[in-house]
Amino acid sequence: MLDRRYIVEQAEAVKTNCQQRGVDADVDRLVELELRRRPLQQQREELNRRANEVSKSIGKAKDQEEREARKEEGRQLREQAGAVSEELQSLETEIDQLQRGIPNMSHAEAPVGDESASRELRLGKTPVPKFDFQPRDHVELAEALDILDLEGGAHVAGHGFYFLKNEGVLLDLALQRFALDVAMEAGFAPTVTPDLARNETLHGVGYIPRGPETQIYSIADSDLSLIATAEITLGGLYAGQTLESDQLPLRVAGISHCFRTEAGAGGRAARGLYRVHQFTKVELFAFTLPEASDAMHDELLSIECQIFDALGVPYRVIDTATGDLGGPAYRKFDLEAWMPGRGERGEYGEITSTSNCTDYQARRLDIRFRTKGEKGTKLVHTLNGTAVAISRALIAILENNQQADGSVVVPEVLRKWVGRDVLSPPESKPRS
RNA sequence: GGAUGGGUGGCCGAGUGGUCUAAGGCGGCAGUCUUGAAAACUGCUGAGUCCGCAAGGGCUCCGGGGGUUCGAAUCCCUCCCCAUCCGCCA
Repeated sequence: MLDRRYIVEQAEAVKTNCQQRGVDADVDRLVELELRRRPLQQQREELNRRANEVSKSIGKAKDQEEREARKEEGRQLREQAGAVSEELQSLETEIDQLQRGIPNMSHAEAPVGDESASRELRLGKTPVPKFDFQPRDHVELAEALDILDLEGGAHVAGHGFYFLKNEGVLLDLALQRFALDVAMEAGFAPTVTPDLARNETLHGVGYIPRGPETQIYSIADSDLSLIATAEITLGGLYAGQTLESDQLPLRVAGISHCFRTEAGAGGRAARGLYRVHQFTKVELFAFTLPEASDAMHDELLSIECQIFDALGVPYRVIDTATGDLGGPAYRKFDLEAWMPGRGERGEYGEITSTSNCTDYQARRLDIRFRTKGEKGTKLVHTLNGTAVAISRALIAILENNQQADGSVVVPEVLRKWVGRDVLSPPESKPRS
């Protein structure tokens, strides 16, 4: 969330920002409540101060009579302080709710407007393939290759679940391993994170575990939820901590399963692996000094580009428009891969996303840093980015690397783990 | 899952109702001594937040939340976490 003082002092800028992001937030109301809250807080502190004084004097009281009189005085002061506290508490609750609804400020260069204003920054190294045949979509390809079983997934868990089979599994593991190698090379510490987290942690990172719009599966009779991304566990891991400035930047790569209800995705629910309830993802996460987050954001983006250039996937880089930014993001770059089987004649589809959340997440998670020789602490900046989300990467690889006979060329960097250069439909496989 | 013992500042650790303004140690910073360093000695050394131009002062914080009391690190309830033992188990 944003700093409360900042909201009060820069109310106009905050309002403009909300407008540009298409967020309906009552900034005026928040400012009004906050300005009402402050004097009350001072009032309570003054009452506490006097009560503390009285309490201390009781220990030193001369006689029983004086003791009793001071006790009564203390009782009354505490009672008054209690009453002020209650008023304060109800204001606090409302302010907090309003504050949570206000998105992060936006980067000066982020394009302003709705989704259509998003700007294409550049293209990846791999050109969009030209086929002299009618390209198939990934569902058709994968089922013919016998590497994906959507029906099986639906059979045991419902629509949106799937089995990966045979080389599909090898591709999955190869993608994880390849992305992890690139991340480690760039200094990211590899982790496998829990796939569940406390609801408190979800809130800290900015996810809402329950409610009609939620993307989150929650576990009945517990305060746990299935995570939608390792961003949740990686951010939560450092919640409440104060890091040393010379530890920063801190780079962590987390492998996890990701679970999404896709509630409200309704009609947009795409075919095959595009919008699924569970997938595996290697996520990059970084904690930086405030002045270093823009550079780290570029670094995350360049790692994503490096990965998909190496995989031979054609993509474009999108500088996401303000209206399409998630609440915590200050700026967001997406990689959209060319998917020849998507839509009528192929379409771009999002495969990675990297956000600079500045201090917005850190404030709620209370992740700070201290600099040697300086007093006090400051909030770190947090950033996240997709190294590889397996299901969508599979779509891009299968559809771009397909050949006329329905076979698929395995990206060179994955071959050592997949164990073959080309995947062919079983019918045309030579019998062994 | 059951039993027991724990959770205190950057770290270790004392503290079982009132100078806790949290002992002591380690670490860190500054100084003295020294050609320099080390050692020794001396002093300083938490965070958040509010008021204030500042100097300074207040409030809150001893795992989280709630309670008892004029007063809680200390007593009570509850949750979380850690350790050990038992049970179960890949």
